Amino acid sequence: MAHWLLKSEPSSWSWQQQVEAGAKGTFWNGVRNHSAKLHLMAMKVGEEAFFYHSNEGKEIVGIVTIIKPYYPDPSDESGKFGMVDVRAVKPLKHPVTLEAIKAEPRLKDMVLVNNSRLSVQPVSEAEWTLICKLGGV
DNA sequence: GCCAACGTTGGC
DNA sequence: GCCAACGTTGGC
Repeated sequence: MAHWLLKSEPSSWSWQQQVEAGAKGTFWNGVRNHSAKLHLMAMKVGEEAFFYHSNEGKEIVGIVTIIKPYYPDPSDESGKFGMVDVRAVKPLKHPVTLEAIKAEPRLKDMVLVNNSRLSVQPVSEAEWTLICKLGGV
């Protein structure tokens, strides 16, 4: 099963808000980048993703799961982009910071490190397992 | 607040 | 179809 990383600025959408959305979950919209779109399209219901806070915190704070596969984003006038629905699964006991990821040689190939601007990223099995471990999950 | 990196736009 | 100019993102 594939794993992912979703980035959000806490000022626009935070982990706290994701948790408050509860079991119903929320849509993950606003993606306007083709690479990110391709990743969104590849997501399947039940797959899990890290929730990363950019700018403020710069750390992985929780895990979400996909509850609805890719569908068109009504807020996108061009009709080119879509979104998925996600729901909070659990927080990381210890948020894993960008600093910690950079300091870990086994995570040096993470997309987060090499292409930090991409808002939806794939995470390898090894990376997923290691970050869960670092996060105390 | 700055600026590098990246993606997109638009003139040719 | 190329590429310069511009806008946005996000780490610092």
